[in-house]
Amino acid sequence: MLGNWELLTDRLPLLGCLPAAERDQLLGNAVLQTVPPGTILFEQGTDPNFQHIIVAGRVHLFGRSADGREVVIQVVAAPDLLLPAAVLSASPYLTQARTLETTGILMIHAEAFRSAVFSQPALVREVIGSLSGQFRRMVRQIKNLKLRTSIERTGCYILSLSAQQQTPDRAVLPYGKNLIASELGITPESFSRALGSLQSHGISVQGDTIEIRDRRSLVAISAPDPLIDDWEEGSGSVGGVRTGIIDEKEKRS
Amino acid sequence: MLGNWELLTDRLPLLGCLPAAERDQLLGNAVLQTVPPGTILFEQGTDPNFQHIIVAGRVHLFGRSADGREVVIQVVAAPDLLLPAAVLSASPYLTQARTLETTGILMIHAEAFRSAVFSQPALVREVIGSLSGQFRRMVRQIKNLKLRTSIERTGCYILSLSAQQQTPDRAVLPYGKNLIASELGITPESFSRALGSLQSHGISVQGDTIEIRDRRSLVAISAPDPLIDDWEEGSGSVGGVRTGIIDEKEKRS
DNA sequence: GGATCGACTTGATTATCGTCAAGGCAGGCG
DNA sequence: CGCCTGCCTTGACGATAATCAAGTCGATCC
Repeated sequence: MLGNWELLTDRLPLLGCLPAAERDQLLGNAVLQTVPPGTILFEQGTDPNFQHIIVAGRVHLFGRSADGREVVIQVVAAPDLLLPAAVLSASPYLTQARTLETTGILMIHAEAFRSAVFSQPALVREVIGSLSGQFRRMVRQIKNLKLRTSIERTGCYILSLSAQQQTPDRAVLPYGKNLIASELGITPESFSRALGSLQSHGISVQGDTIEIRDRRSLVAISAPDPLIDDWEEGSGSVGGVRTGIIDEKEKRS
Repeated sequence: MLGNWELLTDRLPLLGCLPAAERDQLLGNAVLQTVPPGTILFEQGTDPNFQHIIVAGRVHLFGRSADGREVVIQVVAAPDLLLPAAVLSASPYLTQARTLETTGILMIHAEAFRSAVFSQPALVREVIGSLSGQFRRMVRQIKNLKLRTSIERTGCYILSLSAQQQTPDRAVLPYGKNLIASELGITPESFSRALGSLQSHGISVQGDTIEIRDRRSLVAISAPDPLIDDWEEGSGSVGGVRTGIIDEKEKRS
């Protein structure tokens, strides 16, 4: 289903840069897994043993507070490294990582990955690219949280989806509304109400698909901003380094 | 006041790892500046021309929304790189950088810095360390914003200051309350009220110094968490790679 | 000293959002 | 089919934090 080993190693986006010898050595004691929905890849507070590479699908990062409340911190999509910052600094994970769909994960021993990074200039480029990209996504999210209301965040989220999916008049929610609410920093109830309010401002909601009937009105109330939202109005590019590889649309589960 | 050139290049924490030849070449067309309070180092949305290295003092990163509201995204303290993610990915800055105190900045041409990073393994280590550290601080801040109330954030901020300053029964606010409020994601009024509320829970406030009269009570209401707050209860270490170098306490301005 | 300015505080009010509770609706399963 | 269960929506209420508006305090500057 995810293709076999050779296919993957050939087109692996983050390791493809390496000379074959080094790559094969790294992959020598690596594990490629197809993990089912709901798998916990690691727990918050534990020390990294592996560098996980997301080869297909998506992984959700959850933060949990002392009283047990849990929120989405970020969603990482293939192809990308899973929290290289924790692995490279050999520091405990600040979040839990959990799959919500069938996902392809390549696991490399942390120590092997670290020494490979520090000795392979080609890998450095990839790792720094991934780290930079993830850092900037975090900055965007903080601006989103601190500068906007829940309705603006919801509106911009829809606009961002519609741009990503290349469907200017529609957006399909990629996973459950509970999770999206948490990603936006609000409760599911507030998200539902935000979608309700936006129906007076150019959208209509049917289940997990949202029709954009009046983009002008939606933009007016959402106030999108290229320095917060990670997409380009009008351009076809998805923005950033990230270009889909094995990323066929396969909805929830 | 900031020491002369030779002194600095010798003990420069982030470039000290380089062989002298490479270091001098990098510093050849670099500029060391002592910038006064209020200086804008770069504007949000512009492309990086330099990698700024904070040699002494602190720099505040501000995010601005379309309607002009401005919030603190992060505060970066010496010694550290200023937004290496933007420089290394050659992408526009997502924030403005502004000094609020006299600050020592070493500026290296972006292109020279990039090529040095990708060719000097010793530098890679420093850059990846800085990137990882900054990424993790962002994750902590998002957890802080999404999982805690404003009073909890305020209480944990005080505890964190007290640990950083090695004074278990006291904490001195490092800059104006407006800025701290913005850093915590609340308004100045709410911050003032939060400090007021906390006076029933173990602290007393006099101007910019806060006495911690009943740490147990403060901890009880703040619910500090090592996976959110960047400090270690009891240990003397400041946590992370960062250990003060030219970091004499010099209050506002 | 008196005026002025900025930073902070306080109070009253409103807006926003979370919480609690109930209900709808679709899918799965006996 | 009827009955679950999970997910979402809706409503009523309350808590939290923002906004608006004075008012205090201290420092600076004529």
